[in-house]
Amino acid sequence: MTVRVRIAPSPTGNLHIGTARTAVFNWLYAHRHGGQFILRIEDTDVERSKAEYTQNILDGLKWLGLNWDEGPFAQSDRLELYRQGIQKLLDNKLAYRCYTSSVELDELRATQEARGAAPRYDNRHRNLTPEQEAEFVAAGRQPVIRFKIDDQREISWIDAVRGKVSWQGSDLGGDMVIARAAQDGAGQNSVGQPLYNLAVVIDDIDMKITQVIRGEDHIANTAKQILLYEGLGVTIPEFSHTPLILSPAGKKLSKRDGVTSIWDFKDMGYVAGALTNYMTLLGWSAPDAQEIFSLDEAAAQFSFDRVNKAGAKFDWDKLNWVNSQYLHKMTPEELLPELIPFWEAAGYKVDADRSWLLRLATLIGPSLETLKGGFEERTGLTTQGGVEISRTFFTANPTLGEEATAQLGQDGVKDILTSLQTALAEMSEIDEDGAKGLLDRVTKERGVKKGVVMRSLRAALTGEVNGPDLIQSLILLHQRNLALPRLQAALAV
RNA sequence: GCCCCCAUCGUCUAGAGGCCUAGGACACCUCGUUUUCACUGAGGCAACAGGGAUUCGAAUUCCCUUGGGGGUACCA
Repeated sequence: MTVRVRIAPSPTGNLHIGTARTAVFNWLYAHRHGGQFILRIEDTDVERSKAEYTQNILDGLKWLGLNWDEGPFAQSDRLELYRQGIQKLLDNKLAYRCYTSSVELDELRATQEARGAAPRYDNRHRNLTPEQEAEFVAAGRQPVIRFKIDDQREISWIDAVRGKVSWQGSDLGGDMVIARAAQDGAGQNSVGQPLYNLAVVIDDIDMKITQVIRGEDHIANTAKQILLYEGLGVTIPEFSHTPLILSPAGKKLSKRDGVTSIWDFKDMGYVAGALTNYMTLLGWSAPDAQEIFSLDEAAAQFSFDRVNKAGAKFDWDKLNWVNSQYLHKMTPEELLPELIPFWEAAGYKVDADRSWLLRLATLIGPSLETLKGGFEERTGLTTQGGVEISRTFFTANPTLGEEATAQLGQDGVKDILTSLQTALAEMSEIDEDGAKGLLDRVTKERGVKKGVVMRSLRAALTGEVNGPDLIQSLILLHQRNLALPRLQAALAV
């Protein structure tokens, strides 16, 4: 039987890191087994679902390289299918109409809570007589459809990551609602919007899903869904409940944690490959302990028996390291197009010719942790990034840092800079040998240590005492006619 | 509250009874390299939650305790 898996996000927000990670595991499993990866949009909650989020999720999955084989299917296009399923359950007396009002339900829960008992529906309308039903209808009540759950029933399944998981029917909260109340004025036999558990099961059956791979937060739903599979008389798929990604504080990652949308990560300068790589590492490990791998490489070795059971805390340090590995591995030609949007977003005028830009990418590439860098308020971390490191190459006049000012103020430094300026003024172009020669000449001429010359030059050119290779920096700056003005400006201090 | 799940260095993890004086990675520290920072190389620090039981032998099996997470909707 061919493997068929699915990712089923609900479009109630931008693509979330948790959803993306579930998508990664599904993708890996599908590709490991030469199966199909299906995308289904679960938009049965019309209140919260928005088309823009659907688009956002599609774009995000594409950006991450998590291409799907079928879909996207929208549950809102499949309502008739769910209606048929509900009808079948009704016909087989496995489901019934429940007229309990929300006020009555609230009261019920309040009493249960007061008793210290678990809130649950008491199945009060499970066996209504036709007369009782007629009374509720006459009173204008719109029923929900509830699926019968046998309290005595023990539900268990073999989970691909957890082994045997069992659930008692009585812990499922009573007969479950599978369809909302129909709109007022709808016919007596109409049913309202289907609810999550019903729609999922109907779809997974219809789409011939062979393994359901989803987050651990769905375990309780699985018990309910197994009952629905049985009620519908079909084969139950295999389930794999993956550990959750926890916030650094150890809680389920929520919107409150600031950075949860995949786009937040993109904006901060993380690349897609690093993100999927890191998400894979959060819960799975390769047999050979390899940590940097492409999706394809991971897929070749992926299996659920190497997926951890415990939740994994999200760690920015490790993500930064993984991202840096990807950035360092990229050629300047690959890196440049990634860098340009960030430079432009930072307001840099990216009008230099391509060879100059490539040279800059070559220079800063090995230092990069992210494409952006600097202090991120959302994470509280500072990273070495492309915007930060290359700032001095794009801004007209660097502001002198404290240490740079101190360096420039030292005895003899002005003389050194004057010599450098004079010599450089006669060189319209400068290459590596030329730059080295220049520094050697000035060092000899001034009778100082080379380090002093270099530190002074760096301070004058960049306003900093630290930074990427000085020779290369000088060459790049001089090509853009920025070196001489900066020496001039430094002399004027 | 109730139900379910989980538990190895600060973090992600390897480990499926003897190969474990517990391995790797990130972070951190030291040294080398570098004018500097970063990269990179070498080294270091650092954990089997606690208690019972089984066994010749337990990080690995079982039980209890503790701790953590998830769930408990006419959300998904």
